[in-house]
Amino acid sequence: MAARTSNKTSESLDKVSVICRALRRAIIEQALEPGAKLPEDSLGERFGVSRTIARHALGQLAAEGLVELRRNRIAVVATPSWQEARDAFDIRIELERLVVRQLAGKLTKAQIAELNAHVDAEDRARGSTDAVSIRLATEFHILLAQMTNSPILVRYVSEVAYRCCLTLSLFSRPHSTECAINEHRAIIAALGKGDADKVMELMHHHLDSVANRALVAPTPQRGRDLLDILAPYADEVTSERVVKLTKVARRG
Amino acid sequence: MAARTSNKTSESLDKVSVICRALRRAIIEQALEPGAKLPEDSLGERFGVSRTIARHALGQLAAEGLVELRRNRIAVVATPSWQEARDAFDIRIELERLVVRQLAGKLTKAQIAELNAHVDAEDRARGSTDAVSIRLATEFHILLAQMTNSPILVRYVSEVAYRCCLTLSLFSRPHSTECAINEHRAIIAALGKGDADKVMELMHHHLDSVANRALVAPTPQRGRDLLDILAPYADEVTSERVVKLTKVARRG
DNA sequence: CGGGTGTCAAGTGCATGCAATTGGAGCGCT
DNA sequence: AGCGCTCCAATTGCATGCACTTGACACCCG
Repeated sequence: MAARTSNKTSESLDKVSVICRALRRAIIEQALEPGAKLPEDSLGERFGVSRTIARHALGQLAAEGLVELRRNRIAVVATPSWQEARDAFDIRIELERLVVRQLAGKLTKAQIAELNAHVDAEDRARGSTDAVSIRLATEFHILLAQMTNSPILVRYVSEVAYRCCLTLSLFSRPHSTECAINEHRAIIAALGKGDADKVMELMHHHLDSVANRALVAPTPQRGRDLLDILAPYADEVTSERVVKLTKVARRG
Repeated sequence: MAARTSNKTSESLDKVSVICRALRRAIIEQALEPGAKLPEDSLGERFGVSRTIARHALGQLAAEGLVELRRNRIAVVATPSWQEARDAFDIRIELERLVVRQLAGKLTKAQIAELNAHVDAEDRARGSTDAVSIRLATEFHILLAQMTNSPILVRYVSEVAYRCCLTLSLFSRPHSTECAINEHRAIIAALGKGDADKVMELMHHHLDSVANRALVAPTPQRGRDLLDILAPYADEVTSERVVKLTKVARRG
């Protein structure tokens, strides 16, 4: 239009949601621990955007319960209490029972293959860090939810699963993923057979046992540099400004 | 501190959430119909804030699913499809079964009195408009959720209930509230007796029947003036700027 | 030496300004 | 008339600037 149409701005993938995704991942992978401070301008610097955008992203994450926003104070990664964690799991159990009830016997071959492929990935990642395993396990559940084709259900399952993920990072012990993988396989099998009650029972037990393992004390370790922590996550943001600013940063 | 501490800004009750509340109410009372446009600056004018704030509020409401945000386009009130409405009710049923399961037999006398008082209010409002009845009925369910003392559960029940409210406004017929009030009373009674299974069944049936009534055709009526529609809702915003701007507005 | 107090930098809350995008009105061409 | 084009007003996307709040440190006084 008018004079010229710059093809530079055509990326358009909404900076806010990009930052949300990055932060979400950093949080559930425990790169950002519960209680970690998230000052708007540090975020803005790291991701190459203004405070306005960083602020907006924090608002979204707060709505999801991953971030705590206190008026006139620096935002922090949410630190769910034990009770809140338990509540989240209770809700999650109900939601995911609904998911598998809707899915039982209705999956295509391709979908079952996709699920199996994901569990294979979980298997392969068994050598990786705890946080990565937890993230993959969480993504399995989200993948299931997506197959319901119910955007609302996907949203709620994702949110509550991320929340649970957050608390798992806090409380759980290393070996917890081991058996979960088998349980994932069992769920897939039961879904294929179409026995709704059976798969609901499996899912219930699966989540309940994961939750029950989360009864150990937390392991605090605060205080790393925000800019360092976020470095790998900022790479995903495709903008020359990031690079430029990354050099300057370092004023923590 | 320093020179002076202006006591003017001490109100501090977070403009964003005030606007969210106002818009939420306007939406679920059908003052703003699904599809209604919500331009940032009109909102800002009406509520006496800048676009920044209005925008942020829209973001929150979008996260709740009440508003649809399209890139570079005017935001609109969400228009849930019939399928989405059904999905929302399915989720809601599970969540509220959880609520009453947790509550059965554990309510204090005072809480039961509070619930009864609310239903009395619903009774009294039977003469009012449909939208008001629907809102009150919805608030009954939210009140229940709040009694679980689980902030997460409150949030999800509220959200999904508002969503359902939105679709009810779209699809439902006048008489639908009549019997719902009796069902509310029955639920309170069963909660008092402490029979968890019974009250879960009651709640399930209650929500299911409400949902099943929502099968009639929508009644479109678009096109009123945003500034007029919002007038009664803007009154809640305590700021002299609102008054000033209200006179100027009118540039639709 | 301890507790109140002044000062200040870091950070948030919000408004405003500017560039880019969009939808549509007007206009010409067929 | 119908179709496409250009241009413009309305509106969003985003950065920046300024006022206010908060927490911390140094300072002073008892």
